[in-house]
Amino acid sequence: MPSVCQDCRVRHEGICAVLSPSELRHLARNARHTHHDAGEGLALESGEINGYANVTNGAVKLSRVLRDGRQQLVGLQFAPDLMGRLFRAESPLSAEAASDVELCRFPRGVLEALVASSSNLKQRLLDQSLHDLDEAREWMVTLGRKSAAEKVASLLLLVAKRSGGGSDDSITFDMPIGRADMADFLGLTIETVSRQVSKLRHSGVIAISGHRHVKVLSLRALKDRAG
Amino acid sequence: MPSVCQDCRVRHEGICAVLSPSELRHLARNARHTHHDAGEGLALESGEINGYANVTNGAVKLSRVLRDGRQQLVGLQFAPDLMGRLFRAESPLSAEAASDVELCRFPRGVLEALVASSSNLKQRLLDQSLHDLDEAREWMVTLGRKSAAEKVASLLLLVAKRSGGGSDDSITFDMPIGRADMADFLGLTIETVSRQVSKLRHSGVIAISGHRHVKVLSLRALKDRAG
DNA sequence: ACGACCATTTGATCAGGATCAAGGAACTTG
DNA sequence: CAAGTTCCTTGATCCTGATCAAATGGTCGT
Repeated sequence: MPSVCQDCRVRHEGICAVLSPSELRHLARNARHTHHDAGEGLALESGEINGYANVTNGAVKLSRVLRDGRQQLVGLQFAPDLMGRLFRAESPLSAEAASDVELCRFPRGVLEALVASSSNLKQRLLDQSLHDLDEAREWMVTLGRKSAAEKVASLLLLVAKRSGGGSDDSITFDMPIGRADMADFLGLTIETVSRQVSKLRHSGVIAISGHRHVKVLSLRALKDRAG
Repeated sequence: MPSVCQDCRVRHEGICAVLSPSELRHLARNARHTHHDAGEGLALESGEINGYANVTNGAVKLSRVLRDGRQQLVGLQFAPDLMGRLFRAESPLSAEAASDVELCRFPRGVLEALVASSSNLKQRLLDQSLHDLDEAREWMVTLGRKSAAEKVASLLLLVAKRSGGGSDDSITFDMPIGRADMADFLGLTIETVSRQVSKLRHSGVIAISGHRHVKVLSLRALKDRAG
């Protein structure tokens, strides 16, 4: 196994899981691990870098900004997701580290060559993009038809699912994004998000410490409020 | 070439375009052309039918409904799109004929076997799902961050692009969906959609006859208003 | 052509969330 | 440890789009 992959957290997940030893070696030879502080722009799509990357740690936010500055987050990527729009050099999306992030980057051509030769990899990417499509459509319902209260509950639920840890009706996790990004994800303002979070706190559905650390006290109640 | 495909409008587009003659024959042997009136439910996802279909004519709307009846359209499919969620028997989406629709249906297993054996087909499906994902994310911006006026202009533009016909700064097309579906697509009410359409008409950006037939008088003005 | 029905348009009022404006709590920096 | 900065919370008011209500127009069947 390539030495860079030796202690990689996502070695057996994501796209690396479906590569043969020789394919993995080839990819590893061209890969480079990088660290990025929270808030840093990740110029994968446009500009010089022009490649792909596995998220190996942390969370990345994908967003689209309108000419006048209005912003909408269109996705959150966690390990072991692959970042970058396949087969397209330019994408209107911008990516930014939501928390501190570790990436495993590789050049465009290397991955695309692997995709062309590996049916497993192609299948894996098809699965991910179908899954992302399901999530995006689910989110369209949230954006288009839910009230502010339901939107906030839906987002907490979304992150809770990803973060995993917790018992049956109670989960604890850290929000990878602040109130401003939550607002941009939900199509709301900061103030409205804050008010709705407070409402959930006051009604005992969640408990919060340090703005980011969330404990869901009743998962059932939260689901009810998510619409 | 299989006789059913002989005069098929989408023979050289969509997934059929990438199949070898023998693969196409195999698919055609198991395919069945069906007609559906506007408004008819297309139970591809749930229930008995349980298969896939190529849209060969007309437009299909994909929607998601919340328990309390609120509805959000999450996509419009035109020829030669493939309908049906790959590799998943159940999907929370429902499909309905927006206009009169012609489908070319085939059983789940037949297509999935072809996908497993044809790298070209897998590539084609990957391309479509990446494209659908781009569209869904684009729409998230519209739903989350645009005003009612911008939403309606965006939808007209979306359909105009698909429908193609027209000169440089002026396009004519038929809306495949009525005001109610437009509202469900945009996360608005019928009344708001109607008011915004009227506003566009009164300011000379579009002309309308028979509610459905739209002539864009100034594409530039429409784009400006789409945000 | 006539009337019934349906979709759309238009009008009046209401409310949810945006905007404007202060405060408060937690993390930097000296 | 204090001061500054940043992020979050809370309050007051406003406005966009929802809701309620009615009118108009187009289509279809007879």
